[in-house]
Amino acid sequence: MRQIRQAGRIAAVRKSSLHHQVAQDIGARILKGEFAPGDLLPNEAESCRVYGVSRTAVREAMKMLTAKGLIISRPKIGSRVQPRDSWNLLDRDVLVWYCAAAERSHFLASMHEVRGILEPEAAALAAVNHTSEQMRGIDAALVGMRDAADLVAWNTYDVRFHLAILWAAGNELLVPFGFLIESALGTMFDFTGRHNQDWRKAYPLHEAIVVAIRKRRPEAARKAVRALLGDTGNVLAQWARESGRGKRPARSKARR
Amino acid sequence: MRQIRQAGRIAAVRKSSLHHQVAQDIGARILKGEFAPGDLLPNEAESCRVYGVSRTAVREAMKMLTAKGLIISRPKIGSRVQPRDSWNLLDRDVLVWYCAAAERSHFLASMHEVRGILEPEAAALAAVNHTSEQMRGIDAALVGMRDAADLVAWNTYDVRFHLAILWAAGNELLVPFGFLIESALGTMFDFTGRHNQDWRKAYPLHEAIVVAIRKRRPEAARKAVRALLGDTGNVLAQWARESGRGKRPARSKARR
DNA sequence: CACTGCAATATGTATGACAATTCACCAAGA
DNA sequence: TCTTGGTGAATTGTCATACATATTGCAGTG
Repeated sequence: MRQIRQAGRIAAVRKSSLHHQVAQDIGARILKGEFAPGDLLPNEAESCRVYGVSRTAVREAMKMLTAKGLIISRPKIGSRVQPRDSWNLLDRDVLVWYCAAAERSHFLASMHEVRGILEPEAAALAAVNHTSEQMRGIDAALVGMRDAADLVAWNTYDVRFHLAILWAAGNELLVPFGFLIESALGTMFDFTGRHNQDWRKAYPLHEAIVVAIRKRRPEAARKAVRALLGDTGNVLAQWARESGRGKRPARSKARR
Repeated sequence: MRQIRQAGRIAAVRKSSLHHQVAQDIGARILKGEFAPGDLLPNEAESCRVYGVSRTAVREAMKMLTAKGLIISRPKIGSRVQPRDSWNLLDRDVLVWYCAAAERSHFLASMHEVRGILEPEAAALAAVNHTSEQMRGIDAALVGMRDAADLVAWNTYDVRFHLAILWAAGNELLVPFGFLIESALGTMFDFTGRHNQDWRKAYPLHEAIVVAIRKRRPEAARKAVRALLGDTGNVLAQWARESGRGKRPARSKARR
């Protein structure tokens, strides 16, 4: 695939189309603070030069960023970075850029806070509203976790598990939070790295959630999710402490 | 401003650029179900013809829709509508289209459910985390509500009030929900229409929230918001009943 | 000093051409 | 007949260029 010619800018983004690559790069740089809110981006001609692409590609990239609330373009002015409040932090791409840019522990803390708000209630709703098909989805994910051979497989089904619960809650507006969960668990995964001896400990906690949902007991489901998230929170706090002291959380000892 | 030439398609969208208008129209039609998930949109040449614009404009519109997760384009295939799960329902535009397309009462019910999950916790967080500047913002909004002369002004500050609390919660990931609130209250406003004799009744409920936050009492703040949302919920239920019986909620009598 | 108009500049739009991708059909061989 | 391989066509992806439009700021004029 023909990558962007000019040397420096885009590093290893080898996926998809040019405008997508340009959008990725500029978006990431905005989230990284390289372009601050209120700043003017280089004009389109300049960007064409820098990225070595046509104006069409640059403009389509701009339109994507505009749709995500990151910038606003006006004739004669240029493209200006919007204030942070109008960024769609829940957009899949924006979230990824944010998570790559922000400090890891801070990002995970915010994420965990939101999960602590949403997921217990989502589980409670799921306990009330779930259909049999949705219940099957949850079960399948749980089975996947039970049979997971390694951490990678476990994480895959873990994500699927939480998504299935959101889905079963029966409120479409909750579904977009799947992005959050996906990103959170993905980052967690990067974070934990290779201390893979104890990732199974969380299984009973997940199982308890499923039982509560199946029996249609919202309050029990809420509590079960809180228990799970409390456990995760402990892990995060542990990491935060360790990475605060030492360089990196080289080998964190135990999950709790 | 030169509007789109061809007669039918775009009705009264007289704002901004061509690609924006095209995106608006196609986006709205997708949300309306006119193009179902999995369907192929008309190809770009066709759209150029239909909307009477150049391919540039159409393509930039497509890129905006792609960024919102509504469609995906591939060579030789065309642009296909993505499954509902990957729609960014929390995107400002998508939410507006959704709200215009879905049945009003259903939409408001979902919205209210999500608010019921988020806002009490946001208020509790705000009670703990708020800075003095953020507190001033909340106060200002409350004052605006108190002094509002008409329903329009009241609603403006009402939105600002809830946004200020989200902001004060100190979690960036909560801010995008401002879009939700904005849209919710906007639709509510359309919904209530003109029975404007009693919109002041909710003022004390708002005031209670502010007091709790200022005193840094998270539990009290949580309860206060629940009280307010409970009130709103009653209004919604009332409307649902009335519009269920009669044609439209022509003149709903009282807020509670 | 204030107002009007013009020029400069950036994005917005149009057009036409070619590249890249992949589906669908058709033909050749087992 | 079924499979396999190639070839063509349809559609988006990208490029280049030109012109339109909007906004700013300056300059000229009353």
